[in-house]
Order: sequence, then structure tokens, then C-alpha cells
Amino acid sequence: MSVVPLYRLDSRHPQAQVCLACEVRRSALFGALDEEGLDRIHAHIASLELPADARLHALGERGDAVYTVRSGVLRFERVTAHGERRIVRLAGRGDLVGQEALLHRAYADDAVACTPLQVCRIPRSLVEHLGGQRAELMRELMARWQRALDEAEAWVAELASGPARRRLLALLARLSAYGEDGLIWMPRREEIGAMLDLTLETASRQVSALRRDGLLELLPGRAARVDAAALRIALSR
Amino acid sequence: MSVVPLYRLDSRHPQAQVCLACEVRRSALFGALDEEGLDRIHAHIASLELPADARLHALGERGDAVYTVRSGVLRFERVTAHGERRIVRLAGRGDLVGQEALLHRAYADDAVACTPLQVCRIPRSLVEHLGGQRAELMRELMARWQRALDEAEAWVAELASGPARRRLLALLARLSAYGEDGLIWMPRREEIGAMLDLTLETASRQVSALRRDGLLELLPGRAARVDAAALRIALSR
DNA sequence: CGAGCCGTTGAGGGGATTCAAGCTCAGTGG
DNA sequence: CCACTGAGCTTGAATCCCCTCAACGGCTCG
Repeated sequence: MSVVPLYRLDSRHPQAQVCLACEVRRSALFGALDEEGLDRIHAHIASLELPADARLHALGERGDAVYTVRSGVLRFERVTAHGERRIVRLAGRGDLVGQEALLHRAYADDAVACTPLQVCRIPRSLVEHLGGQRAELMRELMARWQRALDEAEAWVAELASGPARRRLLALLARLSAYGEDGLIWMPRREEIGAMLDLTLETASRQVSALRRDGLLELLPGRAARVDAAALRIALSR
Repeated sequence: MSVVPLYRLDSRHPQAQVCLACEVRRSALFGALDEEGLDRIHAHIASLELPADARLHALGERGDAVYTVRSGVLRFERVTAHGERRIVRLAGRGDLVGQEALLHRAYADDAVACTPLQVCRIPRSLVEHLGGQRAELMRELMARWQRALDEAEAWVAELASGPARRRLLALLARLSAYGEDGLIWMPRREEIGAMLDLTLETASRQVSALRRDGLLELLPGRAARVDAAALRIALSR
């Protein structure tokens, strides 16, 4: 895990320059702050880069920071009462990760990078400090909480029901939303199983079927290209 | 839907008396407020009672209030991209419902009473007004958001995976948490199907099997009694 | 009393799992 | 250089669980 401290990149507005220039500013947590607000953020935010399969935080751990995703995809995993690993949610650019830290609570699941990941680490103390003064920040926080809830509910509705083929199609549709023009992160078969509640063999068979149908093209290095138009058609019946 | 306005129950502390006396105060949204804080809440909170199967709010609707559950169980429903109704989450005493209203957003799902339901209706304006002054209220709000997220993730992990019998056992375990000493709300078979992604026939067969095993006893009027000890044992293998 | 809703149970078929073998490919070391 | 190894993926065959289609019973209500 490589850490890039963001302070002192500019002597006058140390963090401000970085956050203003941030590629995800409009969708990021501090997008709600004006320049003056950003000016108060000094050396508190750090940019992290994680390789794929690295863990951002662990279930049961008590953290003191939340993260916003600048680029990449990450997954939230838990172990069920019966000892099976299940992936319960994904997050991508602009999403907030590890909100439990704001409540002084242990993280509810493992957060693991799917792709190489860039995140901003925001200490709880900073949020608490700014939160008191800036109502927009609280609003933005609540909006992100709601987005996560929505994602989790949509997961139940779309990815956890119906036959295997449709579940996989729905998963590819979600992954497409994180990628660019059809280029997606392609999970391992065992991971597909953990997301859709299938065995890895069934996942493999379904992937093969979509490849035969020309809907999906596997690329080297855990990537793939999906035919967005064909995907929509396949999903609609 | 019967509405009981809560103002003027006491001339000096109109709402305060009610909220202080509230049976769920410790776990309710305004439990974080002290007496002085409660004193500022005048005629703004109303107590509602809904019969079973009544809708508290509808998907797509823009509301201007959130609700806290005082008693009863309610469910959140959505229609999938393929037109099937799915139940994605449950809420019970102390849970917050309709948070989308705080963000000026449309509700993300239907909220329907499972049992006769008592809720407090809290206007958005009240939360906005108090939220600026009282940081504890914001904390309490965030905690409830996180609880909902946790519930949704647990739903994915526990109720949406494994064989039908285990899913039903997991569902009964959750329902037991809402009820008292084994007395639970017993969903219709079709509703069990909508929660666990099963057909109503399969749900019925599994219910029958649990009855034969002495784990579950059906009572008149959509109620049932579960053997908590036997349930734990059955779940653990 | 018939209509409709809800629940139960049966028979048959289909889709997912299980068990198993073989494949590709990258890394390792003889 | 190439066999050796192990991880990930694919495919086949048999089994099993759940779905589909169907019939029927209890109950409420017009």
C-alpha cells in the first residue's frame, strides 16, 4: 500500500489545490465545500494506492478514517453464519467506504480492491471538525450513505434472484457502469459465485455461454469487453 | 391510516412529554436530545397507525417526512427489471424509514406494513432545523443509516444464499428478533417467496417441513411460534 | 352456495450442484 | 531447454433440488 501525503503541494492552499483539481471533485465528498472550506483542510487527507486483491479495511477492525474512491472498483465481503464467503456489494468512483469509522464502530465487512485502486483517506477527526461548521458536508455524507443502501438493496433485487444466466447478465451490466465503453473488470469464477450465489462451475458455464453468444469477450489480465447493446437486449427478456 | 396529533398534550412541554415518555425513546431518533432539545419540538411530530398491508410510502414518491417505527414490522419492496416483486429489507422498532426525504429524493422502494404498525412521522423541516444546532441528532441519523445498510448487506449474505430450508430458517431467526419469546409475524407463502427468491410452492413445502420437525407452529391470523433453541441448532448445521 | 384467495401436496421436468477429469498458463528448478 | 507444479478455467456425467403445472381443501365474503 503506497501512501502519498497531500500536504504542502502548494504553500498557500495546501489541500485546496489538490481537492479543487481532483478528478472526482464534483462527485467526491468534499465537492460540497467551497474554496474557503477546502482551505481549512491542511495535511489531513492522504491519497492511497492499492494493488488488486489488497484489503482496504477488515471486518471487525476499528478504523479512524473513511475513504472515497478516486478510481477502481472494490468489493465488500462477509462470511456467512455457515462459513461461506459472500460478496455483498461493490463500490466505485465517488463512493464512500468505511463509514462505520464515523460512528466509532467496527467495520461490518472486509473491503478488498478488485482492480488497482486509488482512494483518498479522510480521518474521522477531520469530518467531525468540518461537520460541525458545514452543513453541506453532512448532507453529502448522508447522500453517500443512501447511495450505499440503494446499491445493497438493488443487489438483493437484481443479482440475488432469477436463473444463473440472468444474474450474470445483471452483474455484467453493473460492472459496465464502473468501466469505460464496455471494458470491465472480469472477476474470477469463484468470485462470480460469491456474488451471485453460484458454484464456480456454474459461473464458468454461464461465462462460456455468453462468450459463445458474442456478448462477452475475455481479455488478458482479468479484463473483458461486453457488448452493451446485446447485453441490454439479453437482459430485457 | 389514523393520525393522532401529538401537540398540546401538555401545555408547557407539548412534544417533550410525549417523546420523553415514548417507549422507544432510548432507541428512537430523538433519544439523543435532552429535555431542552425536546422542548423545541412543538406540534411537528405526529403518531400514525397503519393496519397490516397498508403502504407507508411508495416507490418514486417524493415525501417530506421520515418515520421511526414504534411498534410492528414493515417491509421494503421493489420491482425488479424483470417485473418481479422482491422484498429487499425489513424494519422494526427503532428503525428509521424514508430517509430519502431528508435528501429531497424520491423513495427508493415501497414501504408496506407487515403487522399493524405504529410510527412517528417527523417532517424534514424539523430535522433540518434541529440538525443545524444539535450534532447528536446528526450522529443518531447516521447511525440509523448505517443500521439499514447493515441489514441490507446481511440480507444478501444470509437470506439470499444456500438451500431453501436454510434460507427459511434464517428468515425465521430474523423475524424472531422482531417478536417476543418466539411469537412472530408469519408471512404469506408468496411473501416468503419474494424475500427468499423461491416459488410459493417451495416456500409452502419448507414451512410444512419445519412444522413436521416441531420447529414452527402456525397460529391463527398470520402469526406463528418458533422454537428458538431448535432453530439455533437447525441453523448451525 | 359459489367465487376467490390462500395454502398444501403430488408428479414430472429442468437447471444447478457435485464429482471428476483435463486444459492452459505462469513460475520454478533440474 | 523443458519437465514439473499449482492455480484458475473448462467441460462432462450423474444426481438432486427447486420449479412448473396441476389438483384439491379450507376459509371468508358477497
